[in-house]
Amino acid sequence: MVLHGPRKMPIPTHAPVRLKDIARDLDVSVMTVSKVVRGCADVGAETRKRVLARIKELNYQPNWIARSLAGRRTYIIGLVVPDLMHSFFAEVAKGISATIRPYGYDVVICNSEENAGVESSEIDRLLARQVDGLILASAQNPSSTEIFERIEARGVPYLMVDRHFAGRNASYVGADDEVIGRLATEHLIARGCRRIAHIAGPQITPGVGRLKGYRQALAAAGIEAPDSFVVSATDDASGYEAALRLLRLDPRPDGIFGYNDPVAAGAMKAILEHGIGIPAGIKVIGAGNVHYSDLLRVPLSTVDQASNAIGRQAAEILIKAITSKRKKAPQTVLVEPTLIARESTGD
Amino acid sequence: MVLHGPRKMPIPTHAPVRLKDIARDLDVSVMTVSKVVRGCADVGAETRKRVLARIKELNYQPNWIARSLAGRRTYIIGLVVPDLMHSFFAEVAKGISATIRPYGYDVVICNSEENAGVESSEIDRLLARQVDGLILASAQNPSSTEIFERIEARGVPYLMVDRHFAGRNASYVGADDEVIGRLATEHLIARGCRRIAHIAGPQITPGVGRLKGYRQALAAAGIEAPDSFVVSATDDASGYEAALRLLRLDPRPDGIFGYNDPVAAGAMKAILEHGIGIPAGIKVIGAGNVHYSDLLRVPLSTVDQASNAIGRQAAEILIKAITSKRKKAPQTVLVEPTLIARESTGD
DNA sequence: CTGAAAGCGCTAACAC
DNA sequence: GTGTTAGCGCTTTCAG
Repeated sequence: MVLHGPRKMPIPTHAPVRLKDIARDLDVSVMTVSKVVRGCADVGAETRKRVLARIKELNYQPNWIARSLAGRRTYIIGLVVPDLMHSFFAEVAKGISATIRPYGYDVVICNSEENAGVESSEIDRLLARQVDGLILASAQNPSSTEIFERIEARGVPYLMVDRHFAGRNASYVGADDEVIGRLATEHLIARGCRRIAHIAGPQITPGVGRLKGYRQALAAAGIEAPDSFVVSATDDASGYEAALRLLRLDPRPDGIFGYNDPVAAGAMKAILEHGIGIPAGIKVIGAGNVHYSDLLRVPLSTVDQASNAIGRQAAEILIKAITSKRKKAPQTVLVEPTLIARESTGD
Repeated sequence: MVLHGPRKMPIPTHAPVRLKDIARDLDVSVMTVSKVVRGCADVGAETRKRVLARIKELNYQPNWIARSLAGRRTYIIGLVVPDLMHSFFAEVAKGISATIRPYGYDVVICNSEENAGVESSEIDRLLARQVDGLILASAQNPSSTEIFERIEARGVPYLMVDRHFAGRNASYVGADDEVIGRLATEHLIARGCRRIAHIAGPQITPGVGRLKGYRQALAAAGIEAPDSFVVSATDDASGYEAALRLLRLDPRPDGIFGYNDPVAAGAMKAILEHGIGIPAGIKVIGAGNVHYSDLLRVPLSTVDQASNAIGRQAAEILIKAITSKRKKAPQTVLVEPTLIARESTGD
């Protein structure tokens, strides 16, 4: 007498197989199948074998949406970056996703376009999707804490990368920007530069820290730099413009430290177009070690900021925060940068 | 008599607000609130106003997991690319996510590391997460159709970008690679090159198409090229090596068309290191117009492949496939490339 | 070791 | 206009 349908079901082609289907086929309860799927120990060896066989046969895939709803964990973490096109963030993203994958997590990446409003709404979406954690390279104004409060109200663990927000009750992973500024500037000094300019970045922690490091290194060496030696830019185009301004100065700088590689590359373009040699006339150094720095007109010296390591560490910390019951105190991890000397600061 | 709890609930700090909470507070049914949230018309103006007010007050955010389970739509589309670090894919990703966002969709990006096995398992994960659609720049072996069959068995709409798979029953959006090959080669010919080499890409459709275009252009111009003039590479490092091989040839090429910009940039590095001038000694052109091409040792001529447009169109087509009931025939969209002449092919 | 009961938070389909 | 009834596919809890 057939109570539960045939034992051998055909391989389905459209509607996904459910636990229920397997349970029915095998005359066991849904619970038992569920336990096998999740690898619980309390299932008889024989039963487990039969279930496993049928699972393979039907190519059963758990429905993560249902699992998430019932289990109140989505195994998704959200990442918000200002610009995926910037290789630094692409690399951080790669480091994060490679690290969390083995834990069963996936990452949803959002672009804020360097806009605080867009960022907030992205975060809200991510929260609505019930992400288990959040990693942010935030474009918020340092003084606005509203969105962070919203995250905290939801009790979702989050962590900042690249940009530090003072006072936020969240961990931070980033490069040691002061060290970057110091390494770069000291290198220029060691190469004989005495009139060292800096193309500073935006008023976010990396920009501020690198500028600070630049000043520290100059002070330590007893070198003075006029205010006009510090200009600012954010990308290759504005780096080009900024360099133009520096070139009009008298005396002209003999060394330029660019906030990041694109800025430095843009500056090099301007310098070369003015018929000034690099490194003969002006030496240039950047930061970030983007992968194409070696292919530029003049291979660009730079300070590597271990983007991938930043991603990996951030992911590691967040996973820990998610899986541990009691919340630990927020921590700050500064990844050590390393100098990479190339032709642009050669002799 | 208090049957339903206090009318004024405190603003909750941890457990997210649910439809149920709002319904209870306002003494209406969950359905009514749900309808208001989704903007259904059949709700009284007065009721709607009260609901809306309470929603704002409590900062209610719909739980998308629950919504997805009940509604059988996740509003998530999956994207699998071989390498996010490659700016082409980053740009495609950006185009896709910008396009689908207004429709309420988010994108989950996965990296296949150019590995078919990794790709398959990523796709399975995405399927398990019940994505509504899939966009693939696939690293599968052209002859293996297994993973595509699995997608089709699930009835999930999918679409290929960048790499075309013959015989697959899916739409395709990509650059017109033959035209890219032709434009680049014709440009070198127009600049006076007669011994034109090609650093070909891998055996996937873009590589194959560009090589074909290269051959077409040469044939059309009545120019012969020995077999040794076609070498292959995949990135800047191997492009450098490939160029080294070309430089040992006699007669030596006077023009080189690189499969993509990184390859061409690597080739330029090799050429310059050999003391040969660009464009005086050898002219070089790439493809892809990566954003730093203009900053290279010699600004690189290239063929732009409209990466962003590829992403946008792909997204557009997929959304249509998802939202339309009856499935339309798969279509092929070839985005027109455009030549960008810079110094590397100058006079 | 196995399973029944009770949801997770929401929406579809239909009554009132 | 509004509310009821039934789930979506899974997990949690706890009884057998």
